Amino acid sequence: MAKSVEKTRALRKGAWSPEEDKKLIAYIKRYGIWNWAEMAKPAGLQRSGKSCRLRWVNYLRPGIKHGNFTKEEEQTIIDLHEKLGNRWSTIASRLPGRTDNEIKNHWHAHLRKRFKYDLNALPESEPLEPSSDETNQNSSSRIDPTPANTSRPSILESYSVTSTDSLPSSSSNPPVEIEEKPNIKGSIGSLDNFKA
DNA sequence: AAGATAGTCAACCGCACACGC
DNA sequence: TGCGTGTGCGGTTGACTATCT
Repeated sequence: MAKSVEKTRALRKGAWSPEEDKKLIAYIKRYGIWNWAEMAKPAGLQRSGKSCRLRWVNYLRPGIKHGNFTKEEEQTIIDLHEKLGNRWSTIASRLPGRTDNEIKNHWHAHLRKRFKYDLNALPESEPLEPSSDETNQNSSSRIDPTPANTSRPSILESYSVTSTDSLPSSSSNPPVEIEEKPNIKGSIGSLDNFKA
């Protein structure tokens, strides 16, 4: 379905413009999140649903922190990575305001090096615990029946559905008025704390 | 000052899971 | 129960910036 929708349009790729951000924010604030694949069009965006979702989750969502990680956050990441491996979304759920993508990037850019360095400093009897990093990577993370994996907490769970939300002065009405959908997989949001 | 290299981060891709029919 | 579709996750890529030579 959505696939056909996306296929029939020439979809934009690459970096998001401020205008696109505004459109997505305005649309979600007004109508909530009901179907990523279908939302892009009425929102006036020539983007795939995935792209919209990613942009929202990683950048536009209220409460996202950007910028430097604190020592505490870094320590939390290191600790959790030691325990959980590359379960970035699970790690992110323990760090309010941080996204899995940001944590993943930070790990690869900063912490992994440091971590490796530290481990190299350990005596040889100390195993590197590759299971959490390398060996789990491809094979097990999705099959792993640990609670951390089975729960799959939704990032958007914290939002409640109030599609009656409206923009104070919505300058970008969608071309199609969407009728309220019953909650889709618990996503959507009142966006009460939304400050755009 | 200019080019080369390294580092960072936003975004894309492919896959697997959850869910509805 | 099986299938189709939407969503979410982790890995990877590519553009941009900073630093070095």
